[in-house]
Amino acid sequence: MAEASRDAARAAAPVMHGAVLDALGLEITGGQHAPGTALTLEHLQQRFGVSRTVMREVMRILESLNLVASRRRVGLVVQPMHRWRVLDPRVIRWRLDGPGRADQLRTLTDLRVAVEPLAAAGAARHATADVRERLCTLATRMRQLGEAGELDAFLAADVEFHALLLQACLNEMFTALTGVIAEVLAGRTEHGLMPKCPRPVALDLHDRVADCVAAGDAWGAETAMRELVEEVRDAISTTPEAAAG
Amino acid sequence: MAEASRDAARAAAPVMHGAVLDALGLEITGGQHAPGTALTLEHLQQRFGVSRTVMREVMRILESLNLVASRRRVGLVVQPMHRWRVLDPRVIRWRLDGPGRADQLRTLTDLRVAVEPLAAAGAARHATADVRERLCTLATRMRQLGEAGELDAFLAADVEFHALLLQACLNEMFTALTGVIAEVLAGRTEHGLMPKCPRPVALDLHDRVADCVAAGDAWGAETAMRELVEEVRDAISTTPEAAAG
DNA sequence: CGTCACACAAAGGTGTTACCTTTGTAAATA
DNA sequence: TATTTACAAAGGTAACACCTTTGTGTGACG
Repeated sequence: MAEASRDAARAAAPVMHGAVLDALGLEITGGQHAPGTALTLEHLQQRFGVSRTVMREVMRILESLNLVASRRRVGLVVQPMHRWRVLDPRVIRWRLDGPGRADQLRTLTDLRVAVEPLAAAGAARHATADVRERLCTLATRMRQLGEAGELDAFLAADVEFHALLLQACLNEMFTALTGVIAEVLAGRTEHGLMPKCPRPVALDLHDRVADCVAAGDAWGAETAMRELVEEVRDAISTTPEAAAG
Repeated sequence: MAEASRDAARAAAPVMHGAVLDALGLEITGGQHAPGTALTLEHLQQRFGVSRTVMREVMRILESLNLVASRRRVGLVVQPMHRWRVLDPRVIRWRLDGPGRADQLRTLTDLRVAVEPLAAAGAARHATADVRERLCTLATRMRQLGEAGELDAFLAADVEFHALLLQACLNEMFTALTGVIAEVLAGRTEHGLMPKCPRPVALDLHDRVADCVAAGDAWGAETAMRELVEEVRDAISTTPEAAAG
């Protein structure tokens, strides 16, 4: 039964359950199943053309993300949004890929406003010489690329810049947000929430952050980063598309 | 074989895999298996006296937390710490229960410093009348309990206070940290990282936060909360036990 | 004799199936 | 309305066949 979809799944992912997991995760976070809805393993395993074992493993992961709760005699009950592990990278990716991406980008940007200034301060205190130098390099590179309008390369440099700070601050909780923030940066370019050409203010602020970190000026780095990221937040919240979401 | 441990596991948890998961999670986050070590399903299922299916489901969850990576012909390879999903509540709980709790408390407190001020600001903007009132009530209650030296009740009020702020700010990313922060608060009392009697400064600051939120003064709430949580951080980092960890 | 390449075999995760147990839920009954 | 009963669906076990990976052994070539 369902040979076609089985083969498709196998081809798509070396591990079959990965494909099923993504599909279901997208559906649930996308709101295609109202909270309280009960799915059954039986039904799902037929739908995806996989065995019970595979379906159960997928279910366990979904359960561990609090997207569903497994109840005997009932099935997998879709949980309300407020129970989801919204900080998990997979949940974030699914939500960024589904409807409500604008919303997701806003809440994540608020998280950035909270975290990145302190990460910058931490980096100013703890970063190695290599990192300090690299940050300055990246900042000037971003200016060049930004002014040249090379958005892709700009994005790459931007991601590296912020990732570097999150790793250099020596707090693993902050570092754990690296991937998330990378996706936010990528996501907002993709969805046209960025001006065609980065604002000069943003470029200046990246420079300031890099300089302060290089100089070991924690407070300066924190302040500059706060301005930077608040600028981003304001830019997003005044963009029509975001406002509409 | 291993009848005893099987029955123990069954008795402990209605779902058997929960017990196994906790045990293994504690071991790995506790550093009992060096990164790169390969465990095998075969071995583990014998050790815990569970079937292969159950062991595989546990493994999938561990894998989804990036505590292990499953490789054919090799087994479950324990991942280095920097790959772990350190923001996941379970990982946090395991690490708080294992060695390195002091470390964990410090990194989490830094996270609090980042997040809670903005949560307070958000609450000042968005909280309902009920919440504003409740916060004031809690603040005065904390003063009474703190001065009376009733640490348990104080802790409960403290947890509710901070949880309320994280929920009222209407950013689900912040709200998702509620449980984590509750455990941090509980953890630091348990591990003697708190003075016998809460400092008056802290009590004053809770009051100030509540008042500012009640008044809709976002900036005031943010500042007060920042002072509060920085005070906590400094208190922890100067405590001998924490410094030793 | 030493080294490199290729072939083969074993180990262990991946996926499937069948079957039994346990337990909520809901329907039927008193 | 309260209680029993039946059943559906998850929880758990067992036994397979299969596919990848990897280590090792053998042979060819230098």
